Amino acid sequence: MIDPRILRTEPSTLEESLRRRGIDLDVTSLVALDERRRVERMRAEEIRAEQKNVGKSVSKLQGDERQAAIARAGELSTAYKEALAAADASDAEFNEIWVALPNLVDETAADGTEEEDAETLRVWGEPGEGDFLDHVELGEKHGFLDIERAAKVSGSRFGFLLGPLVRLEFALVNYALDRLEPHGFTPVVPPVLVRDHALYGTGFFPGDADQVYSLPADDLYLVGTSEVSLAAMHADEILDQDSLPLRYAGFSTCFRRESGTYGKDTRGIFRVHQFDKVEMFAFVHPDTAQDEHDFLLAREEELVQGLGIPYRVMNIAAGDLGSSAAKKYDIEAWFPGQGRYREITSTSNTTDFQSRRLKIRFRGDEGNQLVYTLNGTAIAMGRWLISIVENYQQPDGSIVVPEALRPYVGFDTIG
RNA sequence: GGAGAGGUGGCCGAGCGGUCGAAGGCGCUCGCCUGCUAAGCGAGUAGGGGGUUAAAGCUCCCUCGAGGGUUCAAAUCCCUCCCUCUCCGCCA
Repeated sequence: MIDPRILRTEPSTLEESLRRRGIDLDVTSLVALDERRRVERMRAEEIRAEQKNVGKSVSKLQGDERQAAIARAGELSTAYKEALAAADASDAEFNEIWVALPNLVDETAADGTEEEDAETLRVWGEPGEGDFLDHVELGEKHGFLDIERAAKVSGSRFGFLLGPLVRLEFALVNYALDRLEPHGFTPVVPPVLVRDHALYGTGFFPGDADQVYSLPADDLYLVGTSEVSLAAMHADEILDQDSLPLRYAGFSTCFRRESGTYGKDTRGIFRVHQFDKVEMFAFVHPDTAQDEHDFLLAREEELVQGLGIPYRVMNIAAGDLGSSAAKKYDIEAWFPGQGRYREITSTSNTTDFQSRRLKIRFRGDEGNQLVYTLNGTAIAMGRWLISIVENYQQPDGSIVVPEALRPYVGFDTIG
């Protein structure tokens, strides 16, 4: 959620941000609505103040005077209820619009509204030459991936990972944690079932509610990323400034409905309903948020480079940002089976968008301030496994294990 | 699943219809004192929102788990829900 005060101080900034996201919204009428709700709130509070004053005098008065005061307070009580209802209605009207607004876009986010509008910041490594099998073919050859049986059990967009692929997954998790913990990331296994406030707080509700699995019998939701649980972990807290930056590396299974993606990335486990992920999450002082964003990106590049996988870094276009992000960098790895670069990590600076809703503050020099939150993928399973087996396949069809992972998996080649 | 206890400010903990946004303690901040990594003394110290202000400040409203209700008036009474803890049962 954006600070509503921007409507009074610099509505043009909001207008510009919405324009860059390609959202058509009448800011002028929002300013008027904000004005109206404050006037109505003020009116209600004035009546309430008088009611309280009269009410307080009751206990000191006797006889007729007392009766008159009670009667007067009764009138004011009624008037207050009406005024309050009016103010609440205006607030509700305003909030419905306001909570749906995406975060203010950082001025350095790339222009445009499409995925293709992302700006390429740098390219690392060289895609290999020659004919490549894709991960599904490799999976069949080596027996480490079973999509068909997964469909029998669970439908489309699921997979059974088997044998060496499972070893690779756990190796990747340990590889990531070993490289993040020295940087102050506390490993966390968070809840993956959360209440709706965690999803509102992180900006997935109301906008992306159709992407989230829900368990209506228990009013719980399955997270699409541990970002949700990690962000909400410190909700309603006032942190010590000395504790910042507060960094976590959350490992969790992620669940995504992938609604509206019919026919897109249907092959293999590139886009599935369930995968495991190590996610970085940071609570920081506002002044260090930009640096932290670069820091998270550096951690991601370190992890990808450590595996020797070719990639490029993208500055995502304003109109392609998620609702909570002010700026986002994606790392796209080279996928030989697809012959192109595809997203394998994503790191966002969500500024105070999540902390405002979740009420996460710190005791600062100028009183309590909202922290800034940032998130970034460390390792995301399906895609990282694919990029490894595809990039490391040999002419004879075998797969070499990246050197950095060998201490963890216990073998050097698959097949 | 059954039985009970409880949710108050950064923490602990009183209050159980008006004088309570809330005693007391701890912690923290500032000042004083003290010749020593301590003690003592004084002051301050919840959050959110509105109005006014250059700012400081002043002022009003809301918040004692959440949401409703009763009442002129609720932390205090009633209802619903959530959460925590203890015991029993079941169980990875």
